Amino acid sequence: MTFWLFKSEPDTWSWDDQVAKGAIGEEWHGVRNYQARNNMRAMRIGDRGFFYHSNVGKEIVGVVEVCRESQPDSTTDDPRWDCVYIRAVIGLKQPVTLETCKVQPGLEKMVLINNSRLSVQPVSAGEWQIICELGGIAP
DNA sequence: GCCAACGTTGGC
DNA sequence: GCCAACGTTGGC
Repeated sequence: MTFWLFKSEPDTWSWDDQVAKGAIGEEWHGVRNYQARNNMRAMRIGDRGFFYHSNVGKEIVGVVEVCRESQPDSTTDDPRWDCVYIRAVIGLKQPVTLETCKVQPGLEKMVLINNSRLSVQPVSAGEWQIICELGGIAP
């Protein structure tokens, strides 16, 4: 299993919106960046990811699961872009802020900190563990 | 609201 | 294939 992190501006699509979609999940459309797209193409059903609120909150708020592998993005005719579907699994008991990640030992190499503009990014198993602990949930 | 960092586009 | 111009992201 590989771990990921999905960024979303809560004003556009929030964790609550994601939770409201339930087990059906939602198409993670709108990504127009090759690196982010390639990350989605590497995802397999059952992979887990963090759900991060950018701009507003700047914190990891929940865990999602990939429930459909990458396929053409319904919001464009451009064949270059495709995306996965994700569904909410569980909310963090305690959101983990960007600020916390920056000072937390073991998270120095997080993509979130070093390449803040990448909207879909990989998370290492070690990082996953640490953030779940900070968030008060089982890994 | 500003601006730095970064990615993409398109002319040459 | 280079690079300047431009647009976007996202932290501050």
